[in-house]
This record gives sequence, C-alpha cells and structure tokens, in this order.
Amino acid sequence: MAETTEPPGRREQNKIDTRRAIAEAALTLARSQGPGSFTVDQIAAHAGVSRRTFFNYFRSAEDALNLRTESFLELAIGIFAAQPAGLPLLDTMIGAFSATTQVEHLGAHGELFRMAADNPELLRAQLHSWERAETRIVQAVEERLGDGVSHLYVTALVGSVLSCTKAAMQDWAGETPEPDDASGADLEARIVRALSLLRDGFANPA
Amino acid sequence: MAETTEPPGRREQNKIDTRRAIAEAALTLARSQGPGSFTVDQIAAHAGVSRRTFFNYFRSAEDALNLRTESFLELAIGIFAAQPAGLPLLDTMIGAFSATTQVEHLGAHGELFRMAADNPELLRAQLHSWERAETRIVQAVEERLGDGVSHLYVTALVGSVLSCTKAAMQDWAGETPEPDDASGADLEARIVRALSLLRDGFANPA
DNA sequence: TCAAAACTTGCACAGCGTGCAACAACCGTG
DNA sequence: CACGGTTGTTGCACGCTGTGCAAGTTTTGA
Repeated sequence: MAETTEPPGRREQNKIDTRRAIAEAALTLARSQGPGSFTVDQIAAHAGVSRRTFFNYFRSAEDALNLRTESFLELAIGIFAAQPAGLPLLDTMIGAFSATTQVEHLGAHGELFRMAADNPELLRAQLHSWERAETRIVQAVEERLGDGVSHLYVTALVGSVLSCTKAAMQDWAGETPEPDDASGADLEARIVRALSLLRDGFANPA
Repeated sequence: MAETTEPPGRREQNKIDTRRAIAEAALTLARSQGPGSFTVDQIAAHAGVSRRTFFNYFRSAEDALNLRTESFLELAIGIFAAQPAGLPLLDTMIGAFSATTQVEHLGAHGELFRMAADNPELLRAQLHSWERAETRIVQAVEERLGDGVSHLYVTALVGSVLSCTKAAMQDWAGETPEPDDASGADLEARIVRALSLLRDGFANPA
C-alpha cells in the first residue's frame, strides 16, 4: 500500500485516539445541543482533554465536526490513486467516487450535510475540505498524465467531478434522514448518475 | 429591470457608502500589511466608523474583503436571470458567465484569488460566496424550467458550471498578476474554453 | 536507565462577536 | 417647520476564541 514512513508506536496511536475522541465529543454535542451552540471548553471536557490540547488538534469547533468529511475525502483520494491508469479519466473517476460509498459511518456524512445547512462556519469548513481535496486530486491527475494536458482542463474537470459528487451526496442527504442497509447503494447510484450526466455534457435532462 | 421595492433615500445610499468604505479600508490594509495580519479595529478606524458598526455590516474581516467577490457573483446572477429562455441551458450559461468579465475592478478579483491562496479564512469566505451563488442560480433555473427536471440534474449542472468558471478565473489570476486592457478578453476566453470542455463532457483534453 | 524528543497543560493576553441601551440621523405627515 | 416614528450608530460589557510560552509529563531509542 501507499505507506508513508510509518513508525506505528504508542505516540501515533495516542494522537489518533485523541483526535477521534475530540471529534466524537464534538459530534455528540452537536447532536444534543445543535451545531454552533456549544463551546470549545465543552468539547474538550467531553473528550477528557484540556482546552489547549483541543487547539493543538483543530483550528475551531467546526473543524472538529468536519473530521468525518475529511476522512471521506481522504478515502476518495486513496481509491482514485489506486486506480489503474489506462482507462479514460472520467470513467476512472466515476469508478473511484462511486466506490467511496463504502466508507464507515455513512449516515453521519448525511447528518453533517444537514447540519451545515444552518451553520455557516461548518459549511465553510466543509467547503474548504472539498477544496483541498480538489487540489490534491489535481496534483495526482497531473502527475499521472504528465505535462501534455493543460492545467485549465484538469482543474475544470476535477472541479466538475467533485461538484457532481457533492450534488449527489446533498441530494441523497436531503432525502435520506435515517439511512438503512440500502442507502449505500442509493447514494452510489446517485453519484454514478450525476457523473454520467457530466460525461454526457448535460445534454439530456432525463 | 428587476427592482425590488426600492426607496432610494439618503438612508440607503449611506448604507451602501459605508459598506463600500469598510470593504475598501479592508482591501487597503490587506494590500499594505498582508491579509490576516490586521484587526477589525484597524479596518473600522480606516473606514471612519466604530468597531460595532463594522459588525453590523460584516461578520468578519475576511467577509469585508470578500465584498468584491460577492458583487461579481451578484452580477453573474443578474446577467443570467436576464438571459432569454429559449436556448439550451448550458449555452445560456456560457453566454452569461463570459459576459461577467466586464465587471469593474477586474484586477481586484484576481488579487483576491491570490490573497486567498495563503489565507484560509478568506478562502473559506470566497467558497461560501460561490456556494450561495450556486443555490440562487439553482433556484432561478428551477423556476425557469418548472417541475419537469430533476433536482440532481440542476444542482450537478450548476455546480459544474460554477466550478469551471472558478477554475478559469483561478487560472487567469495565476497568470495575470497585473491586468491590462487585454486581460478582460483573456479571462473571457478562458471561461468560454472551460465551459466548452464541460459541454463536450471533457472528452478531449485539447 | 537515562537523556532527548514529543506531547499536554495552565496561564496570560489580544482580539472577536454580540446583546443592550442610549443617542443621532432620517423620513413622512400635517 | 416641527415632531413623532423608524432606522442606523455607538460605547460598553461580557464570554469565547486562538496562540505564544514555559513548565510539566509521557514516549522513544540507545
């Protein structure tokens, strides 16, 4: 796999656990009190950690909530990077993004989309996550394709793909308040549908 | 035109002026000290207004900087709304967005893109502006097309169009530090190019 | 076993964002 | 013009945010 020089000692594990605990605490508070109506001190207390340590891990309460989104996009990037290089680019991406629906805690992602609807800071954090993912995917694509392709082509393509994926997830989140066994397949279908529209140049409003 | 019940008294004008003055002060400070290294108090002082009044107009220093972006998107929405309804949707949008390059202070927009590159909060504010514009355009399109078209189709389409426009502007901003007479046409060409790629389903990396 | 490296914590401090109440500018009406 | 209602501005107070710093504590590797 693509392991970056990894000494999996106690330290690394502790940090991962702490990070998770903080994010979990934030999510719990957001569920019980509503997003945007709790303080960093509360999160820290729930996570069993000092206020100062919270800020060693996250820049804001919203960023902590946003860890789930971040990990989803991390997964998407990983899957895309592992894809074989022969196929047409757009088809490769359709395959990669439809596969991301097997991420854990799928329901929580929809939940976060819904929370962001009435919480500007959280929405901004999410948009930022997508933006950074976009940058990374653009880099990956340009490395894969070499110098022969224009930067504008790649950025427009990747941006559009992510926009369609986002639209599919939002659509899904809006209609799937309580996810069940089939909702993963449901989301996947929507992503494929949106990306197929893109491949067809949106010629057919179907 | 589409005037919303407008009593153009001294009050309205004062508010517009104040808003402009604050945004202008913020931009000046960002230019001289770099974005993110000045306080709201400084902006307020430069604008000849109290700190409290600043917060009556903007939610943060970055939002103040972002007024230019906001007005650009406002213009885009207006032009799109004024477009005749007969043509294919995507062609209508290509026309509308390429026409937005005639906005005032075009150079400042590129400047803001470049500032956002190393200022997370400003970047988030800009992304948020684009997101809200997307929502409004989606509404406009759905009103125009009626209930016959799927929500996913519209959101995916509008998201992609905006992504391509953004990509074009970023590309342009990166290569055009000091805009001259021709740079408006340059930007317009890039927007048309990116949106044409979209219409062709990105089939040809050209 | 021990010292260096990495992480946590408390503290202090500047700055942020907002509710509130007093004040000032503007508006329409008579 | 005058005057009351409406709308915008300002100062103040208060809690929360985000960060540098220095003193602890835990982990690491030798």
